[in-house]
Order: sequence, then C-alpha cells, then structure tokens
Amino acid sequence: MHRKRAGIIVETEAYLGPEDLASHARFGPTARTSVMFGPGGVSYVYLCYGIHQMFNVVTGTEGQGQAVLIRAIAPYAGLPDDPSVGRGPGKVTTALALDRSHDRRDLARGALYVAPAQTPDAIATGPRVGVDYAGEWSARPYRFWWRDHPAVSAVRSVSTRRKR
DNA sequence: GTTCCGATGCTT
DNA sequence: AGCATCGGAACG
Repeated sequence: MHRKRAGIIVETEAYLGPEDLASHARFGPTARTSVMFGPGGVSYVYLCYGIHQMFNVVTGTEGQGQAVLIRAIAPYAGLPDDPSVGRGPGKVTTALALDRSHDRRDLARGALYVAPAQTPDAIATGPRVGVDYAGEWSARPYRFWWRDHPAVSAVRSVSTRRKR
C-alpha cells in the first residue's frame, strides 16, 4: 500500500461545457472526453504536451460536459513541505503520483478523493491559462485561486506567450 | 530580472 | 498541426 499523499487545493479553472471553446468538451464527447459528459464526482486525467498529466474533477450533471482543472495544491500530508511541489497542474499530478491510470475514477468511493478543507481567506479570479485560441472565452475569469497563497502557480504575462 | 525554446505524444 | 506545461538556457 502506498503512503497517503494529500494537498489543499489552492487554484482551479472551470470549464463549462461544449459551448466553452476553451474546453476539451468543445468537440462533444470523444474517446478521451466522454467522461466529462458523465455524472460529476469522477476524475478526468489526461496527458498534456506529451509530458504532463492533468487532473480534473468532472463537476456537472450527466450530459453537461463540465469539469474543473486542479492547477495547484499546497502540501498537506505525505509531501515535502515546499509550496513549489504542487505549484502548477503538471506539478499537482507529479506530487500526488497521479497518471492516466487514475482517469475515470469515482472520487466518492476510491483511494483518490476530494474532501472539504479550509476556506481560503480571499479568492481571486482571472483568465484561464494557455487557452488563447478560444476567442472571447479565453478572457473569461474562470481561473480561481487563493489570493496570495505561495502555492499558486505563476502565470506568464500575455506578452511572453505571444506567437513568434 | 525577462524571454525563449525543446521535450514529447496524444488528439482532432 | 496543435496543444488546459515545465525547467533551463539565453539574454540584458
């Protein structure tokens, strides 16, 4: 049995459904994304840029195609006491040892779960990261983070991610 | 300090 | 072809 690893979620992004052009659900249910269209409380883990695993929680009702990306966690148990270990969505899965074998898990029943925790002192919002292709949807303030928390990911400015 | 770039493989 | 990223190199 593995030792328990846990973090406090300090940063997320919301993806609303097929109408949200920044969401993987925008093409409707596919082999990869059909889990997003199932009931909430289930994991959606996928590989990004061929390297990083991303951990999402499906949050909608059946057919809605809604999910939340977990972008950062603060170490809580079984992790080094260093805010950088969970800072960024790729770091979250590395810290928790999650990969695509954890896709489509029922988070209400298995070893992988989300539990109630502390309420942030203040929640800030802003545009989601890395979705500049999504037209007007890219500017929507669907990224949420615990304001001033050290484990929140650094987002590069728009000017540094411009096309070359 | 800022900006750029390669790694790496799945998806449409 | 493009990507819901990251770490390190290059530059100032």
